[in-house]
Amino acid sequence: MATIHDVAKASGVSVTTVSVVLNNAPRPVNAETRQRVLAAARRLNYHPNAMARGLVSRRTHSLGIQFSSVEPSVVTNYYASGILSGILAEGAMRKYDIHLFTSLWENATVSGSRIKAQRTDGVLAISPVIGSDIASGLEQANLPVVVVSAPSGLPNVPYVDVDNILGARLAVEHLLELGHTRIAYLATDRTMHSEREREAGFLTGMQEAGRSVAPEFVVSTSYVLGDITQSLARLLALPAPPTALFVCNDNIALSLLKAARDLNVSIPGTLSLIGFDDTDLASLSAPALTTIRHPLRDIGATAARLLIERIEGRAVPERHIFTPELVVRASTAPPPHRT
Amino acid sequence: MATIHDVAKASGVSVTTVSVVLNNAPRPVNAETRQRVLAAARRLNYHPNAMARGLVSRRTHSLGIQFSSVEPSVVTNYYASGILSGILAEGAMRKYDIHLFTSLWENATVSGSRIKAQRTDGVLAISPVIGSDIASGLEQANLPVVVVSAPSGLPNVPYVDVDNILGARLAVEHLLELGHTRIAYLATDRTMHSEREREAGFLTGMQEAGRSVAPEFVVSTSYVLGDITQSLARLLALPAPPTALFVCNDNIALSLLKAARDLNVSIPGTLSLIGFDDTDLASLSAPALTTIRHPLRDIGATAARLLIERIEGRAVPERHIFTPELVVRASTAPPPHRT
DNA sequence: CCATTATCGGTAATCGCTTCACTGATCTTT
DNA sequence: AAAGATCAGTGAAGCGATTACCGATAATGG
Repeated sequence: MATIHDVAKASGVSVTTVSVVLNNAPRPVNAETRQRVLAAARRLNYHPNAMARGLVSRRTHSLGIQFSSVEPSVVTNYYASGILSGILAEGAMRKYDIHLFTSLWENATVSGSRIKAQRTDGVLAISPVIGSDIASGLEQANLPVVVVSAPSGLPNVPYVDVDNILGARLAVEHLLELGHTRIAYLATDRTMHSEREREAGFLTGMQEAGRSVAPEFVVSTSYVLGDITQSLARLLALPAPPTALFVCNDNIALSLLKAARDLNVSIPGTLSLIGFDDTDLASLSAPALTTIRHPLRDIGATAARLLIERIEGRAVPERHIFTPELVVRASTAPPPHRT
Repeated sequence: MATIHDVAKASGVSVTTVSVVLNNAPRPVNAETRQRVLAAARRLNYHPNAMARGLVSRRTHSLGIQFSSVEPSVVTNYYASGILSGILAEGAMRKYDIHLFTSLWENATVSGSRIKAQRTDGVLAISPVIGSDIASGLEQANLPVVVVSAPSGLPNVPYVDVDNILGARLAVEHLLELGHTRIAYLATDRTMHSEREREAGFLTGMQEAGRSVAPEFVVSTSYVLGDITQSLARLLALPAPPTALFVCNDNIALSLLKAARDLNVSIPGTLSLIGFDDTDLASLSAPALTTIRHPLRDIGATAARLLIERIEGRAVPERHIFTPELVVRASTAPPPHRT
């Protein structure tokens, strides 16, 4: 592998000049010299060593991604996929690479080391669980940080998210407008900030409309189809079963569609169903899923952009909250007539 | 940020000793000295600088990922998700981070530089398009490379894939066994190696069973629902329409399910449908999709493992080909009776 | 009792690059 | 014509680690 010294020797100048030419440093260089250096670099197939460069310039041109402490499989679900896709697109545009820390975040002392090794210019904390010290842990390392899908809790750490509360209210409003009164909510992993907000949005939405929610109408389930089927069966076995169901995310809503088929429950005939996220597959299911749009790619791209702005020393807003949108498809309808 | 010198000073030893202690180097160190060093490192919140370490040791403990030159969105579809998930899991286990090169591969001269910057210990080339010089381009940089989802074309570059030809034949056999004779194939992007193999597998499978395939029974479509619907409509408008359809991947098959509903075509009543990949959603669709299992996570994990083995100087097999499996669900059935 | 060896530790070179401080020319300006 | 300015380029000091090489002491054996 050729080094900068080889290029200097080959073009008859000092390493300083080579460095200046290759980095387009703001400093006069004779046009002919420049060409000689460039030619030599090409001829020797020279590529500056990223480690050496990073060591002295303290810049790596790469963005770290730290996932939260949830199972690794969740890392590559549709959620993480969407976020990552946006980050990659933005990174490509601004010439930053993406560095994924494979170990999950535990706490600042244990997990800090890899990040503090200065391997990246900044870190994106993806959907930290509630109570995580990731934002403060990274901030104390004096590294620019942007949090995705949760408030950072720190004034100088920006975060990007969708307005989950508003989204949940849009869902509730839609169901109320259709004439539903007995509306249930299906939750899952409550360690996620977004899910808590959605549940809260559902509850306050109902409350503001003057509707009370029976405690047995708020149930929690896992991602396993069997559990989902059971939750549905239990809800429908209630003396006064719900006529509509708001599910915390599309993944579970899609599974619930399957569960409903298995239980011979007609959707939206006997039960209206609304999800959250607007996954690619929401439009392909049978019936197509009514849901709330969650702009994952935009969120990822914005987070990356804010992080890069911070890295490059520009001021950035404290947060960027996207507005969700109701997407009406075929899984919601007016409630069935009383029998 | 504390450096190794600070730790040395704080514990009253030389930097050598600090380095030896921290790296558990094979060299005797007094137990008490060791403790002093460790304590000082902890107290100063010291973390070795990855750049400095990488510069001298020529090891970064990270795996590069180079995507092929397809649209970035494809980078984070279910395919890339699955592969990435496996890579991450393996990386986590073996303490390697993952570095995503955001720029897509163009050719060895243009795209080589980022990789040759020695930022990673090796590179995984994900699904290079046919004719890509990525394997040779990386190999010439003298970096360990493993190719995913395509043959590397180079004897010393291992690759990992599923047996697409066998998979396609399993699909054909299944349909033939059900009694179908008029079987069509729906292809898409033919620049991908896997899709070419699947098409070839379909064709030879049919041929070996003594069935001829009419040219209009092999059609190509895009990922856009409209195009898929049109392709389906055209196939069914044929004088002797197919009774079964083998689709090159589940994504398109799932869209096709939707298209069939829109066109009022019963699946599997009038048309049997079989996909390829066994996406998470294949089991949730209505009807549940019969398909061929493509072990993406295993492929990703194996590719990462092979790369790490190579990096660490161990011998690895030239390739690792996974065997696909037929997963029978509800989208295939015997052909309808003649009318 | 001296040579040998095991143990414990230090000095300094090195990795490949950026950048500060500086030197000569050549060109303006008063 | 002397004094700045500007232009083009060099030398050397790091950046923060690893590691080859060497030194000193204590234990061991013939």
